[in-house]
Amino acid sequence: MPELPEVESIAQRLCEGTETIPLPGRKIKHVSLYWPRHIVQPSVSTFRRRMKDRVIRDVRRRGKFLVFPLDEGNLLIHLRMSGDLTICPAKKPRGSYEHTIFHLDEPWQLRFSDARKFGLIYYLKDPGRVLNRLGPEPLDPAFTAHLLAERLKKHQRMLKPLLLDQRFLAGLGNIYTDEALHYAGLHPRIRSDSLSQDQVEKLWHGIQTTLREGLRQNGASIDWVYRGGSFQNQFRVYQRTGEPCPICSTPIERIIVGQRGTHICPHCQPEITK
DNA sequence: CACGAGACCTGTTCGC
DNA sequence: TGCGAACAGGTCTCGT
Repeated sequence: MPELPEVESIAQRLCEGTETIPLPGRKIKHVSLYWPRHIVQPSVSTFRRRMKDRVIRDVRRRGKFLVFPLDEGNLLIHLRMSGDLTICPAKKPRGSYEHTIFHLDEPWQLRFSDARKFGLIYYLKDPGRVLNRLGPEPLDPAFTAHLLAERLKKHQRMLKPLLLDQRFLAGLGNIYTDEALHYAGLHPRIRSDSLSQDQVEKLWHGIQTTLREGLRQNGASIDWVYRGGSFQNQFRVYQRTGEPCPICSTPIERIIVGQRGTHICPHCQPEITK
C-alpha cells in the first residue's frame, strides 16, 4: 500500500488526530509486541525498556519511513507492503493484524496493523543511520530536473527499477512509478543514461504531477489494507490492464520489469526511443 | 555494476 | 463449489 503520498497522509492523520487525539505530546506508557520480529533494532527487550515513558514530539515522513522524534531518541516505522497505523480507543478489541500496540497516556493506543508482517520498527539515537541511505525527496525544491538528469546519467539501468531504488530517489513505489512513466511517455525498460533533456524534463514533471495529485487525494486505497485515499480513481495505467489508454485509447498492457508487475500503454510508451 | 531468482508473510482473486 | 496458482503497495541477499 504505502508509497510517499500514503505515508504522508498517514503522518498527517496521526499529527492532527481528527476524531481521535493528536499524537505529538502523548506519552508511550508501554508497548505490546504480538510479532516481535517487527523490531529490527535494538533487541526486543531493549526496545521494550527504552520505549517506556517516552514522549512523542512529532510525526514526520522521510521517503517511505514514518519518523517519530521522541524526548529521547527516535522511533522509525516502515510500513512495507501492508502496514497501517491508527490511533484508537484502548478498549477497542485488537484486530488480528494489529501486531504492535503502543499504549499511550490517555485511554488511547497507537496500533501498527500489518497483515503480511513485512513492516519494520527501529528505535535509534541517530535516525541518520537508516535515513541517510535514502536518495533525495522528490518533492523537495532541491530536487530539480537538472539534478534528476545528473543522477540518471550516473547509471546504466532500466528506468523503472532505478526509480524504485530508494537510494536513487526516496518515496516512489510501483503505483507512482508506472503512473509517472506513462505521464512522461517513457517505456520502463529504457536505459537511464539514454534520455534526452526533453525526456528527463517530462519524467521530472511526471513524478511531480503524480505525487502531488496522489497527495491531494490522500493517497490511493487498494484492496482491504488501506482506505482513506481516492487516488485509485485517477490511475491511468496502474491495474488498468486491457482498459483504453486515456491519451490514445490503445489497450493498457501488463508486463514484467525487474520482477514487478508493470502497466504501460504500448503506443504512448514505445520501447525503442527515437 | 546490473540484474534475476528467491526469501520474507498472508490474504484475495483467478482459472479450471 | 473446490483447489491450487498467481498476484499484491517493498526491500534484502545471493549468485551470475
